Amino acid sequence: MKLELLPTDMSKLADSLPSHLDNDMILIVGVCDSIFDGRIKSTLDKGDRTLILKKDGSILLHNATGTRPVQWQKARAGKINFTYNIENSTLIMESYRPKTDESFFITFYEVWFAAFLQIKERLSKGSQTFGDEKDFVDQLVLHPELIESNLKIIEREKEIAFGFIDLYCQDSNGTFTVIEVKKQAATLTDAYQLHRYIEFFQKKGEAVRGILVANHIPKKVIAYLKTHNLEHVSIPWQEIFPTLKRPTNTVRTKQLDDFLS
Amino acid sequence: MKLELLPTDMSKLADSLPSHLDNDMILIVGVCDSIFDGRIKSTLDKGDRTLILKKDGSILLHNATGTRPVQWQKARAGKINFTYNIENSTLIMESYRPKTDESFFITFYEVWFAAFLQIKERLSKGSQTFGDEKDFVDQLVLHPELIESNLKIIEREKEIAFGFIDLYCQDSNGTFTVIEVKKQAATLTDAYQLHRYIEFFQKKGEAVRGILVANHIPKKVIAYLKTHNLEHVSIPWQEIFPTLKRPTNTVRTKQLDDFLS
DNA sequence: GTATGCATCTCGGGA
DNA sequence: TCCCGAGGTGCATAC
Repeated sequence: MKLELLPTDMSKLADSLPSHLDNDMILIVGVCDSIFDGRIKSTLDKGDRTLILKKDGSILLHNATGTRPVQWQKARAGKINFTYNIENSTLIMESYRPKTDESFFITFYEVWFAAFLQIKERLSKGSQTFGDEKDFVDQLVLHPELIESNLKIIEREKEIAFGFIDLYCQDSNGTFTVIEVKKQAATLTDAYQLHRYIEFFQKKGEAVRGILVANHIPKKVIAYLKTHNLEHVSIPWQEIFPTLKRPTNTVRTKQLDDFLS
Repeated sequence: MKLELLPTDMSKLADSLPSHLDNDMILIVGVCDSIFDGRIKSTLDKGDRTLILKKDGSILLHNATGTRPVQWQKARAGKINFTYNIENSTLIMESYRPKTDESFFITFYEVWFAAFLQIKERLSKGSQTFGDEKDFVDQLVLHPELIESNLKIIEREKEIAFGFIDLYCQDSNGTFTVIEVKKQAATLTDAYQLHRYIEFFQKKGEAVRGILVANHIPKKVIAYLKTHNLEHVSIPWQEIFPTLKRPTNTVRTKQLDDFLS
């Protein structure tokens, strides 16, 4: 990695931008206002913010709070028209994407810090995750008794006319059973989805059971399921993927293997 | 705004952390790996990244690309246990949230830049948006002929047993019509939702039409609607909220009033 | 606090 | 490229 501090003097900063714009990452901290005009029109009054221009064309403007940028422009295939100008001692930047007709104007009135970061791509590759919905369903396939006893799983991701059934099963009586799995809390939408699947079989004259499996199922969802003769089973993912005991001090003793073993 | 550069020497940086942690925003750029253990388990190999610790407790770890942080921890009500340690010339930080039992370990092997930002909250307030779904429906209420001629809107956000109907109308024949509006492209889920509303009236023995209004409606969604005797109208939001003509140079001439007038 | 639904959702996978 | 669905969705808002 290489880091180069850029001048906070507006004109000098503008002069140094061209050599850095298409390369890596630019960080600017200062006072700005901004306008985004595209999928939505959004304006921000003058305020203290952090601007990140990434090498893929992502532009993030962050407030002092919040996980999401307060305004942003995504990296997209195609041309990026990035222009800038100094006017009345302000740095005016515009990023325009012809393909989506989205423009992002940012005007800096003060710059407190600016830096250019040359980042080695090779070092940003390895990552692993464990515990998403696919892993959740994996566990249910291994242990269908978590849903109910003597459940036999026939097919996973069974395609029907509209959509895919998470788990297509047969219960202890031999009745075919459609199971929709959500790792998160269930919503009415999830119940609708299950209903649609059941309907598909009903139209063919086949009687099937429908079970919604989720971490948590709110009352209204349960009410909907009941009025449509659908069932539900709550299986908290926390029981299937418990968090590891943390070490008593801050020393990080847990490594990748601990998580994936 | 006040900006203070912090030492990149690991031990000195660690020494200066306590006085800054609970105040404002900390920026650290360097080489790190990390582990998140909570709703999902996620690991990142050593790489060049940018870490932002915000004053509300949000922690963002950004890669060189992408709009979203590669790993993060949201601001949440309740206690944040933030601890750190120097070990073998690495800076190890842990943020643990007892309420959600989520831990975020970050280990910095090199620090290229670190800064502490004292941000004035008062300056980050004013913002306005225009052109979201609510504004979209507003326009449809003003101009129902965009959907079809002689459509009379009876009620907006009409509550039924499960959910709210965007627009409850009566067509030129006096037939009651349920309209579900999406500013974005429609999905099968939206069609399910409309179908549910229609079903509600059918069960009461009332014949109603159902129309899905959206920016764009993919073929599969249209197919679903057709097989269930539902209708659709495509109304691109771009026609209702056109982007402004941009100035020919980079000078920002457009101000708030231009957007909201 | 929980529940509900929109979002400039973002992101990845598949056809 | 478009389509589709999951997400550690984030976030505001209503209850």
